[in-house]
Amino acid sequence: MTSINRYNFKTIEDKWQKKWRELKVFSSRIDKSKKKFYCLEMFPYPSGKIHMGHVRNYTIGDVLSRYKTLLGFNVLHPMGWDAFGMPAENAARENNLDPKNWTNKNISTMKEQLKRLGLSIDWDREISTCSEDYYKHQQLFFLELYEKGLVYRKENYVNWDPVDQTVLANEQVVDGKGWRSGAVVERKKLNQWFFKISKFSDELQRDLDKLKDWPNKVKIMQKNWIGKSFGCEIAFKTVGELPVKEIKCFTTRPDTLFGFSFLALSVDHEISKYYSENDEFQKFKRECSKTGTTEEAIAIGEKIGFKTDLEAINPLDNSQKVPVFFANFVLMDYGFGAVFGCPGHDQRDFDFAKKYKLNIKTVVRPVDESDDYQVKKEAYTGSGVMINSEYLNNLKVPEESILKTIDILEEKRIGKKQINFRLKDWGVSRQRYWGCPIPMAYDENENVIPIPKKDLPVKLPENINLNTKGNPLDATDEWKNIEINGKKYRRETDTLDTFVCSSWYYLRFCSPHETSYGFKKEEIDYWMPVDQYIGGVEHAILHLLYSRFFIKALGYKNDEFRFSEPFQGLFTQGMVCHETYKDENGNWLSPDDVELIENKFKVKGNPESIVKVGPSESMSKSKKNVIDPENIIKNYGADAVRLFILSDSPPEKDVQWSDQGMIASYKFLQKLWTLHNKIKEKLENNDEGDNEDSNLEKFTSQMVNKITNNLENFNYNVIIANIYETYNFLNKEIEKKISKSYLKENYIKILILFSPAIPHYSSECLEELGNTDDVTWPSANENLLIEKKINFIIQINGKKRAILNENRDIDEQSLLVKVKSNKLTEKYLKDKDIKKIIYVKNRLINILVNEQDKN
RNA sequence: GGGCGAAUGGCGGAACUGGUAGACGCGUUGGACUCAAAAUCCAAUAGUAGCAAUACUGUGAGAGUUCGAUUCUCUCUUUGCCCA
Repeated sequence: MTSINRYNFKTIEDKWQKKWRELKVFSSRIDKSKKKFYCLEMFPYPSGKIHMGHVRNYTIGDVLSRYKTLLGFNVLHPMGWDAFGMPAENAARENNLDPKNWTNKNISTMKEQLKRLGLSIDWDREISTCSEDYYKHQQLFFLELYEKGLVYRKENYVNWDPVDQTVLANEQVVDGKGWRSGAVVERKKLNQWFFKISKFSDELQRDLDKLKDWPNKVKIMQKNWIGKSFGCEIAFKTVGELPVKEIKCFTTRPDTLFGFSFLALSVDHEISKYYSENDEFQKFKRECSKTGTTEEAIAIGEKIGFKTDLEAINPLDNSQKVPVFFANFVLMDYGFGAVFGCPGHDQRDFDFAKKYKLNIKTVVRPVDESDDYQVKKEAYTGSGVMINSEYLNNLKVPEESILKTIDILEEKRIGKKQINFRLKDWGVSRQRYWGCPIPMAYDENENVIPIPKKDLPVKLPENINLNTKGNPLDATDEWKNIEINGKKYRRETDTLDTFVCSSWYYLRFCSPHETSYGFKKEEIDYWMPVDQYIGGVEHAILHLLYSRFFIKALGYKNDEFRFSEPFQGLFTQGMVCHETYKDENGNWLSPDDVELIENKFKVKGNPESIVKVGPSESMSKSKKNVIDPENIIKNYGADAVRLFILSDSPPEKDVQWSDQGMIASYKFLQKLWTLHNKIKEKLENNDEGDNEDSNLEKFTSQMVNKITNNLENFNYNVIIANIYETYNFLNKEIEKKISKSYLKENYIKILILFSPAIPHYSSECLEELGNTDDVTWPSANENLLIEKKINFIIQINGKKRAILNENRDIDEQSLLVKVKSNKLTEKYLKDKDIKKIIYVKNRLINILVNEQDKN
């Protein structure tokens, strides 16, 4: 017995990673003779260690990058760090550390971990958003957008997180709670900086059509988020004791105007000034501030109102006067902060009308109801026909009714057509230390002055006390108080939302070392746009929308900038999931804490214990259902991890972590290595001779086609199946007599096909065969893909009865003769009339016969 | 409540443009090796009936289009995600 040559992943992976690093194999530079390919995965937040989600994300990107490189593309595949953000500040506060040190330490740990995955990353382009070299450019962009009128400051209600003491964007409020702290969000009025994303609403929506290689799902989400709605602005005449003659509303349902029963105003509507002395109103206003500002909070929360002294007149029926309320479900930044209520056909209005005992009039009936239909328990919001609306009666809702009503209102000069967007401007101020300082200042009269460009960057002060209430920057007088041209100013102490940092990082990767500006025109003109962007679907709206906005904002009033979209292609990968475990007291248990005894989970070392197994959920620290990639890589090697993480599910779907699956991948590489050694031995000892009916070349050609196809379509799980198939085939095939050169030529092709998925292994095997340079993606021998014999499916009355292996291009008649004489099929045709024959060339024949009664 | 998607063996999943359903992996079962176990190797594995050849059933449920439907259309059920 010869000693078994084990595959030693440790030495082999170390060897190749070192080699790639030293030879700078993945460094990229402009080469206009080659087509470029910019592959980008969403960069990570340096939270401490990488998690399985990162492993999956970056493996997918790596497979693609390596494949594109083999195809001859000039590939840009960079990596960086989304390094600003609250966890650093929180961790630093709790442990009395410096956020910068904390972050940089995490970065170096995670960088090492990523390197151990063997990713084809050009580390020379590494960037970190918390470094001055990065954020100074961001500050300049801020000033540029300010100059272009795309940045402004306004006092606004914000979602205030009382625990984190910061403002949250609407999308950071989940179920009325802060997404990080979980605290119930309050409404608070604050002066904030805004990016005028709404200026591009229409463009952001329209350009979605250009994004052919984006998942439809994401485009639809963005479209809904932007929320273009078509409606009408209506001016209501008012009567009452206040000096107010008219109130403007925006509505998407002007057709329901005859069902008008009240007018609702935001508490911030200008009319509120008449109630500033009214205690009851002030109390009501405080009550309203308890409801969050999200649409969801408003929809779920109880609808409350405060009746004014005004009445509004229905413009279509002057005899109708209805009360005017302040109501908590009307927001100042939607429409004009005023809506008309039609309780019959809007659930919110219905709830409100019920509560305040207001008239509910039905003006739309479902198609299959009669004209005396009446809304009862809930509002009717579906389609139908107009009723009880005088000259609008019988119009089809909504396709005719809305447009027709708008025409009438325009004719009567009561209203006018209007387009409204749901998308609101992006509030970028955060009351936080660990972020990019906003390069602005104020004089003693609160007048705004931009920090002169020559004074950039505005550096974050170091060594400051984080244990202050609110923003630590606000407490640092030395930093805050400055002089510009001899005059005294106070700095803006808010920092930018970290989403700003990630809205342009893909540009920075093109010229990461450029000092004078955020990017170099020549570089972005070559590399941009990103050809394939890969990341989690959780960023489908915010990050992607903000990035799209940023590109449009940079291009605004700038003819030099020729990009309208940052990401040509988008791929959203699924999450990595694991079962959850709890002990009998309901405490989460980590997979390391449990063991399987006789098919039942027990707490490790305690066979008497009970473990409740919960559903498989995305890995999260809070549920403790995490598997640490570092240990896995240490135990099984990077290629095995890559193999597993790709194998079990399509990359766009969630994948179930499975220890058994992981081990199987590891074992498979051992088997593959054994096979490799068998082949090597054959290549060393075999004579050059004839091939004994070997199908190797044909098989290889088929595999080239299959794997290429699957790579192009992101069917990475199927590629792994193809690799297994190839193993199974080769393992049998090499028992045959095969000539040296024939075997070697095909085997090398196969190893190259493997290399995007398992690069260390493939490189090692290729090197052992003396093939290292000039590796390019193999092509199929098309001639061999044409089968001479084909398995014809023989159907009788549509039912498969046999498979006949016959010559390609056999004609219908000859095939029919064969079928008639075949012992499997003759019995079905005997004594029967053939009614019809369907013959699909080189595929099947379906013979339709008369069914006969069985006696 | 609205939008989008999904449903295939015990499990994860394959199936080109409507043409052999279940590739590949896990698990399970049997066998080989071993004093024994692990590891490894070989074989079987959708269900039902049969020693077998084979037959029938089968891609969430029901209908429809078609010579033929996992694939297309409609209705329903369950479920996921996003928005409300």
